[in-house]
Amino acid sequence: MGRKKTMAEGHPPSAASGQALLYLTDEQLRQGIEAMFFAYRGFTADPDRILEGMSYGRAHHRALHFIHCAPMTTVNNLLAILGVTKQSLNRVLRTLIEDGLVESHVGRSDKRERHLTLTEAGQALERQLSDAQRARMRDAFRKAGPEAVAGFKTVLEAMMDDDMRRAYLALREGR
Amino acid sequence: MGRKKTMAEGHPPSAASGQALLYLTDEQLRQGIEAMFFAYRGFTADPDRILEGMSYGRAHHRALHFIHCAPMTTVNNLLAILGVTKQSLNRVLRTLIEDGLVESHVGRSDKRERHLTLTEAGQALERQLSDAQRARMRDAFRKAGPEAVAGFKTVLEAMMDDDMRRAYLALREGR
DNA sequence: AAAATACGTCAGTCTTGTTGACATTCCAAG
DNA sequence: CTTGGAATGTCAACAAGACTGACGTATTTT
Repeated sequence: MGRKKTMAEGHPPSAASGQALLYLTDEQLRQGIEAMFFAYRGFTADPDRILEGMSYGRAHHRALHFIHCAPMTTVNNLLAILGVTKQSLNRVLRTLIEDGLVESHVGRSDKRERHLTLTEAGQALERQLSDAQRARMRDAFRKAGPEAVAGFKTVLEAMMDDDMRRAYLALREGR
Repeated sequence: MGRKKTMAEGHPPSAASGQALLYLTDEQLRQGIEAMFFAYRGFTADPDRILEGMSYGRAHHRALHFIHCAPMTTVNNLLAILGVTKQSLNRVLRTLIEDGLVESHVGRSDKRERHLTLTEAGQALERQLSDAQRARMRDAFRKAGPEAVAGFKTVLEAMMDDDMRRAYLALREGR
């Protein structure tokens, strides 16, 4: 029922005269939703394969990734980026520290803070995971071409919650 | 170390003379990875909020979504699309059936198969979840514009595993 | 001195995924 | 007709990864 144009939207405010916003039909939006679902599976598939068998999982990958990108970041900082509870992060971090992949340094100005870095071994695993994930991303980007990549990033950025967009843009500035 | 152009790639086979494939640098690829991570969080946030408090979760949402898109689909079919074990799907499906959101119909030609449909109540919940998710997707699409949306879909499709791409394209044909 | 912050930890729960084993029902081939 | 295999369902056990709540400790801020 009513598969046509439920749209619930205002009219195209600008000069969208002719065929007008075909990409905003419910059908197009559903395609986008399914594309996200299937693509995210591919996105995580390679690192997941590498990690299975080790006693690590996706949560460890995420921690390694962001510690790599922002060395000497604090636990609180990581908490905000990952969007999990400190208990959940702590479990992951504890094993990574025990296994010698991550080091925790007491803050010099504020001694309550712990600053996190990757050890050599941590960098090695991060690189292995990152290589696999970047390889897939690179193939996808190459197949799609530069304009598609620009559009891809534009849409994803628009899809984020405000907090996450801030975190995302902050990371880009920090490099 | 080597943050510049590890590239490991062949040369641009075509006429990429001047600045050549800037969008394939490791830095650009990392941005893409982080964009996927943060965007996926936004993508699932609204349905998750709706479902919290009910005794349902993301797995129930996914089942409802695909049963809605392909009514009378079989359990095996759904299994392949969702990529989980039958035990895992069965737990979800059982509660949905018990609660009267999904109906299971014995196949007419092959009576081993169960064909799944949404009840009125199931359609209502699916619509509620779908509306929220489409609203976010619509906003993102509208902000980004049609060309960006096309690029978005192109990249996501290229990022899928082959199996998932087939499933994705098959769903589009079925409507 | 008191309050707030940053961190860690213990304990318990929930969702969602996994294996393995087993029963049932049914189709189709021998 | 019998039997093998496919599709389904179910029981049990388990693990990862998220959650809440409570508590403790060191440190900084007010």
